[in-house]
Amino acid sequence: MMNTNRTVVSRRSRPAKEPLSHELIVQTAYRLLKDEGMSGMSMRKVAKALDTGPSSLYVYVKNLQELSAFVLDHGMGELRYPDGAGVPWQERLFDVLTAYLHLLFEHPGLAELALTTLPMGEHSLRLTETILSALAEGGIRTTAAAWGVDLILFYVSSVAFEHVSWKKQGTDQLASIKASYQSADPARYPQITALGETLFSGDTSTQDRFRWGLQVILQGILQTQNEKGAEHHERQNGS
Amino acid sequence: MMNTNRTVVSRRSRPAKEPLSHELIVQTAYRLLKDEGMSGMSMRKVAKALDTGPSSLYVYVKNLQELSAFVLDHGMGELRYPDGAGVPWQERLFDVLTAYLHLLFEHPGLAELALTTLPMGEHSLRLTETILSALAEGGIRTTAAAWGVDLILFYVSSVAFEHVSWKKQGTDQLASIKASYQSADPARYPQITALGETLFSGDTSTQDRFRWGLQVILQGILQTQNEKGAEHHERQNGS
DNA sequence: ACCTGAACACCGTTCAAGT
DNA sequence: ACCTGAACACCGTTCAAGT
Repeated sequence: MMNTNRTVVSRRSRPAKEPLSHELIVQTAYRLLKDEGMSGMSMRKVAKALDTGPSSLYVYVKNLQELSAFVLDHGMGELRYPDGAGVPWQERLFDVLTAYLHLLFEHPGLAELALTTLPMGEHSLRLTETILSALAEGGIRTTAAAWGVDLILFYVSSVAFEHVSWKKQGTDQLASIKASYQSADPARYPQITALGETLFSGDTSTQDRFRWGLQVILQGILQTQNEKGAEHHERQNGS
Repeated sequence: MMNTNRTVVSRRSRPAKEPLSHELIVQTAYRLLKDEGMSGMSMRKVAKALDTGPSSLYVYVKNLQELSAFVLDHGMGELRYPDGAGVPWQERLFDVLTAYLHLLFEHPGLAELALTTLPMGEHSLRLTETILSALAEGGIRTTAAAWGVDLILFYVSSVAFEHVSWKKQGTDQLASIKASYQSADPARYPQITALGETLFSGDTSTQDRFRWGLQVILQGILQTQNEKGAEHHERQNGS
């Protein structure tokens, strides 16, 4: 009895339950995402991991979509930026994006999020800024730069997502898609038939393919910006 | 009593319930997807629309993912291919992809599916074949063509998906993302600050932007294929 | 071979009630 | 201001039982 009334001591000891907070919720959700993938990050599971009910989360987070946006940004905070001092802009860009790709590879759930969610927070700002500054050094600015960042980030996400899909999707599903391509009527689908195995390089040489795609996008932007970009600009100014 | 035993007549009348079939299930799912979006296409809702229980569907379809793949292909069957006779390959390609983009715009659910699902069926074969043959006419073949189709299709899907997200996402969410970009510390994020409004052209001029991206990809492939492509090939052959 | 009912193990979100 | 319990309206998938 006496002891029961004297639990004041426990005030300074670690409380049985850490109080909730925006940060704690995002961290917990991210841990679940890393450990169990996209389906591990549900409002209910996050709540359970925090030893509370799902409704408690709604004080700190508007809904699952908003939480996802924060978790994605939190994950991007794990990106370690390679030292770009003295490195040419194209290579610098390639290095950062490769690091980002690897981060998404390591955490498949993050790759899924990246494709479908607009991140919210400082870490996505930093990545965008880094890409923009590399592009600017390459002479890519204004509209071309704005659209370029978008295209580039989407490209990285899509490569990561495709890679993850390949691993996750039941082997049967992939086998039957592959089969349908390989048994395509040569008369109706000559190009597909001619390509044969080449069409299924989704699994092989991800590295080469990733590099190729970035090369394509950068070369394309450099080539295009002084045509369409200028044309667009002229139209805007009416000059 | 007598009448009850003589229901043989109804054999030739339309049965109360159409029998299930793979086709019917896919059609029903597609209708739900068109009418109610991605969340309208659940196993349970498809079953209910067919006046049966969800377990009945599993005779014809392995799971939701497989059904999605078939529904996506079914939707691609609505694509009307523009007449490409006498049209230069780049323009032909642009026309087909624009038609595809519009199809995805009309049916937002389809856009969501397109980004996350590998389609299964003849209609996706046809689109791939069409793109490949245009690329081939432009001199783009083998690895560059295979990777190119992939890149192009992903690009179209991503533009459609982004467009859909913009409309669907709560205005609040978008407003706060926009705000975080606009209130970014100019010292730390000079490029972002400099771009200002330009970064948020996601809503404006989708047409220009789409055209720009395709131009970038095609120009990029044309530029890149005789560098990296050849290099890759040499490495493979060890010569 | 196909269909059904019922169950299992989950979801996101809301809301009245408590502190 | 924060937390809780309970409810609402859903999910995908499986499985024994029927025809």
